[in-house]
Amino acid sequence: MIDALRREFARRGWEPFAFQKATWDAYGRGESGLVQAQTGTGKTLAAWGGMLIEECGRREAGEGVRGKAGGKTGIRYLWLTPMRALAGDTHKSLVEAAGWVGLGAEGGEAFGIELRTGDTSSAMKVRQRDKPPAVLITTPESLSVMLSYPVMREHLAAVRGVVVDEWHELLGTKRGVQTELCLAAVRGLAAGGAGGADGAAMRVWGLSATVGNTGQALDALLGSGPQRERARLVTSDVGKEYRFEVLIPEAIERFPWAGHLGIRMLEPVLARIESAASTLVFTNTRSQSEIWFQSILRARPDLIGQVAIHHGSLDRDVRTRVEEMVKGGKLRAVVCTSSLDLGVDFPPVDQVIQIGSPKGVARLVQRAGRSGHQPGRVSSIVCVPTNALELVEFAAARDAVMSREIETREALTMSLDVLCQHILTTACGSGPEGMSAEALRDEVRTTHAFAGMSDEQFGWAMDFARQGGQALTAYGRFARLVERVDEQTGEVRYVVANQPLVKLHRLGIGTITSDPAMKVTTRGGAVLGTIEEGFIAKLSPGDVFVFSGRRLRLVKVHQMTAITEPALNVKSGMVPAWAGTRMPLSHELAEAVKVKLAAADGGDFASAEMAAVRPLLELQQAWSALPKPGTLVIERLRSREGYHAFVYPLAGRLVHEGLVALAAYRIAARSPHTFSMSASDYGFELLSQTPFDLDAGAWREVLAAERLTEDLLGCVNQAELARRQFREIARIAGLIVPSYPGQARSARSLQASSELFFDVFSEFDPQNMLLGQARREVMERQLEFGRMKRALEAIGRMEIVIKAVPKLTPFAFPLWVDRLRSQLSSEKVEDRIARMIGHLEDAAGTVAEPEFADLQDAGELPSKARRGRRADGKTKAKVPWRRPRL
DNA sequence: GACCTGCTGCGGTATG
Repeated sequence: MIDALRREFARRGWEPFAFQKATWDAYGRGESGLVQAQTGTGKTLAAWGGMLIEECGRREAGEGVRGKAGGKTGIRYLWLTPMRALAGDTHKSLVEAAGWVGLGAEGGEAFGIELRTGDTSSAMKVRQRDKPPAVLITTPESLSVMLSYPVMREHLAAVRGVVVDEWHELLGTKRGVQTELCLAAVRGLAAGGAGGADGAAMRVWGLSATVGNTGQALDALLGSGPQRERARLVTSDVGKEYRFEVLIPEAIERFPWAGHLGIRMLEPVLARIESAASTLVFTNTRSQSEIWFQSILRARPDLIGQVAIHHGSLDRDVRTRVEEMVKGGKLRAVVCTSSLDLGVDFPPVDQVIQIGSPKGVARLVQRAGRSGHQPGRVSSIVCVPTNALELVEFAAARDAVMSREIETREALTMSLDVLCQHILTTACGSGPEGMSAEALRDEVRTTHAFAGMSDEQFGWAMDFARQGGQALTAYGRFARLVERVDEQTGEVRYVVANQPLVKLHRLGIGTITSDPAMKVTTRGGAVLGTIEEGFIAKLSPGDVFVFSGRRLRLVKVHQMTAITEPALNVKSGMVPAWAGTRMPLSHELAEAVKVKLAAADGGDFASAEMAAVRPLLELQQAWSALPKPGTLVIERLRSREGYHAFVYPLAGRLVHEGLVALAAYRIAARSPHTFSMSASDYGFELLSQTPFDLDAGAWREVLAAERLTEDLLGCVNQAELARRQFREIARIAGLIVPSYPGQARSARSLQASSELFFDVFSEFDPQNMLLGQARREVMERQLEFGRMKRALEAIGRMEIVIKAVPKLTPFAFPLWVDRLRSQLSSEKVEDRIARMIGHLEDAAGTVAEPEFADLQDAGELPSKARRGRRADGKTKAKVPWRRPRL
């Protein structure tokens, strides 16, 4: 290690950790790799330390600081981060560290460390074009935009080191795929540029939190080739200690069996907030954060001004202000969503509170890490259950953290929409010289995402980029690439048809798509944030709703903007609902829950949480049985509503949504039934007006893994799902004209055009590979097909236990509530509650269990009873398969 | 006896 750095470390009393030194050494040897470490253990230092050491070495060897590697000026180091805010923070610490080792300035020429994100001014971008910095901190999207400029490609040829921060955040997303493609491009440029000429091949280092599949993380980061073979995995040796505390509800007997809001726990949470100087309160949803924020201030008006709210729909200025206040230690508490999972380099907050299930082990660790965000400090988190079963989830999550059962992040492959975008980006960046399709194909194939790409697939993507594929050939707008034959070599190269297309393409670079939302402003025009169009559409002027921690009255809607004024002296307001995906319980956490339940089944209630839920679990045991590994519990219940079956595979909500449709379909194929359905993270419910009696053998057939694909296609409206999924694909692949920044575009128009493309392709170009991709994405993302298949295979090996139960069991109750909620969602809340209680009394009181069992054994129900069930007019319409998005 | 939810992230241009 160079002296200046060593001195600086000594002055601060730091001794570099072994993993940091290992990274520096590997970096010095020209190797690539992945640094895996928990947040707050110094992994960024591991990455930039290597860079700085190398730069100091170069300087000692007499090379200038800026440029001149191999005689060429250019960007020598690239630092990618998934967030603009992180880019800013990284920039600050890098500049500071460069100062430590005397790289601040040299001969009047500063060692350039610069930022480039969407926030970067055009003046700065122009300067970077004319005079590239030595180190550039940027995002994957900005890197992609850079690759669309011929000049910037020249600068990138000097790159010798790339750091990809928070790689786990990108892995498993299309942003990750885009990063892979960009890295392959930079690698290609560097091989022919100064970095290569310099003798040192381009190194790539990923920085990541713990992931369950490091091998794949490395594959995706480095692609194929020599750098992968010599790749290093450096795991932090810094012991990070976690403390998980669970707030146990006082009156557990009265603690709800279902629900996710948790306001009941307000008082103990308030006590915690008051006991610490600064607290982050994580909630799972934006509206939950609004509700909690309101409730906290209502209960403690003295905290007004000291508590803030932060989530993704709030205006960026508002969020930035909140972040600054947290950094300045001016707030007691911030109620937030994942928006503060990472991204802001806080001084460690005193305390982190998690309201409700984190749904995954990694997320819990991530959030805990926001406290004690320094090597050697304990990170602790206070977990607040919102329903009784979450006590089990928290206990299970803690076990999983201790045994390091962390979720895997599967890298995506063959995302053709991203490839189509990348092809055009590359063409833009190739300028008048044009792009060679063969060279690009070979380069793309070095990525993990497209390693298995066939010539046919690439050819199709090229054709699509060139002229919009078969169906759109006639439209000039999609004639985007022009062939240019080199007269001497006869080689075909591709050039972008015209300059406006280049500009338009740059506008659309990126893989993040979001539902267009309506801006919410005050009368004065101050922007508060955005709310989904559908919510505002339900309101009329004068209506009051809660947003951004305020009560607002809708004045009017004008040009995609909801203009509001403060609503004073109003007690209640609707909390906006945003469209979003429901995060399913992760596989890892679900498995840990099963283990906990098995232990409980054996009488082990060792932890405080398990002791607290004991009465509930014992009730479940007494009335039915506890689901656990190796056992599939199915409950039969007859109520006034009809005939219920509750099944508990514990495979996460998405899988259960698929399974319930599948089970209904297969049962109905045996004999006609109409089912109502519901699904949760624990299991699913089928409800029919007519009895459906299945023994263990029959259930085995209904839940067989064989013919899964065929039957699933039979019961799920895949075409419609794919049609919706296509929106994202159409956007990324460049079919939809992007709107200029700041210009809102209504959800309807966006959807209309993507659906139009979908229909046109379906009819005139059925071989269009983007259609196939939409179907595949539906299977993988919305149905979690792989997990569903594994769940069914596991069920095939399980013992099936069928219990006829007298009333809704603790595990059944949440499912029942969920179904009612979805069916009655248009009714007023009060009516709903009244009805539910009515139902509950029925379910619990009037139906005798033996009768049900007897009747089922007899295979038929007396006609009188059947008529009786129907006479109350509660015939349930079949609930169509739905995914509440859009 | 019990019920009011639904994440995050990015991106364009520019002369004198």
